[in-house]
Amino acid sequence: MRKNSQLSRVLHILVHLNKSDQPITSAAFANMLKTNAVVVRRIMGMLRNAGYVLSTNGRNGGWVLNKPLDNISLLDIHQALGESTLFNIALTDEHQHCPIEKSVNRELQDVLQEVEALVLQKFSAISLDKIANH
Amino acid sequence: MRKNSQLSRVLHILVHLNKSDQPITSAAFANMLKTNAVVVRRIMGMLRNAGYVLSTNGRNGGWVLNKPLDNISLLDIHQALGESTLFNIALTDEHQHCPIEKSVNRELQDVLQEVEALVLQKFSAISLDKIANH
DNA sequence: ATAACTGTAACAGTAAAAGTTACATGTTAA
DNA sequence: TTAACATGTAACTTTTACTGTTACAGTTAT
Repeated sequence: MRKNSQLSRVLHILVHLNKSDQPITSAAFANMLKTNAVVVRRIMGMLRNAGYVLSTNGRNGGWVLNKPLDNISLLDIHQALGESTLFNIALTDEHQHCPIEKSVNRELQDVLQEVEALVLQKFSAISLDKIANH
Repeated sequence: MRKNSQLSRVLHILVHLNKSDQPITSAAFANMLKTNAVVVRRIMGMLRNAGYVLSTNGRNGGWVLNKPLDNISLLDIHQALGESTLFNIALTDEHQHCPIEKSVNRELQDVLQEVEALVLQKFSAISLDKIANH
C-alpha cells in the first residue's frame, strides 16, 4: 500500500500559513511540497469544509487560516482529512463463518483498535502551535 | 496502496495446521483463503525460513507445524513476515532543510514510534494458542 | 478585458500487494 | 520406473489506493 502523506503535507502547509499575514496560493504550496496545485486544493478543500482555513478567489487570493493554531489539534486535522485508516494491516473476510478466521480477526482487531484509540488520544493532545514552535 | 493481509492469512493457516495431524497442502490453504497456491507458498516460505513450519514434497506432502503454538507469539510471526510497516502514514522529505517540515516529521514520528513499540509489545504478549483457543 | 486565483471533473501514472503462469525439482504409491 | 502429487521460484499481470496532470468553468482585482 502506498502511504498517505496528506497529514504530513497539510501540517506543513498550516504552519507556513500561520507565519504569513497574507493569503498563500495553491501554486506556491505545490512548489513548496513539490507537487501539483490541484493536489493542494484537494487537501485544503477538506480543511476548508471543516472550517480551519478559508480560500479566496481572484488576484491576491489564496489560503488563510480561519482558526488560531493553538485551537487546532492534530486529531482535528486527522479527522478533517477523513480519518483514513492508520494501519496497513488488513483483516480477511473470505469465510465469515469460519470460527478460526473470526478468532484471528477478533484478536487482531482488539489490538489494533486499542492502539488506534491511543494514537487518536495522543493526536488530540498535540496542538498545531506546539509543532509550529517546536 | 493495498493493505497487507499476510499476517491475517498466515495466522488463519497456522491455527488450521495446529488442528491437523497430517500435512496440509498449499492448494488446500489457497482454496480456504480464496487465493492461489503460489501466494500461500510465498507466505509460508517465510515462516519456514524462520523455523515455524516445515514443508515436505511429493504425495502426501504439504505443510506441518514445527513448533507448538504456545511457543509462537504474534510478534514472532510479524517479524518472520518481514515486519512490514504498521502505519499507513507517510512522512514527507521534499525539503529536508525546511525547519517546519523537520518539526512536523519529528512530532509525527514521535507519536508513531511510541505507538508502534506498543503494538509490538502487545503482539509479543499474544501467543498463537490464545488465538486458537479463543 | 485580462491576469491571477480557486473548484472540480476526468483522466493518467505509480508502487505495493496479490494473482497467475510456467516449469524445474523432489517424493511417494502402485 | 513411472505417473501423480507435492513444493520452489522466476517472471509476468492485475488490482488498488494514492498521487499527479490536464482542462476548463467560475470569481476577483486592476
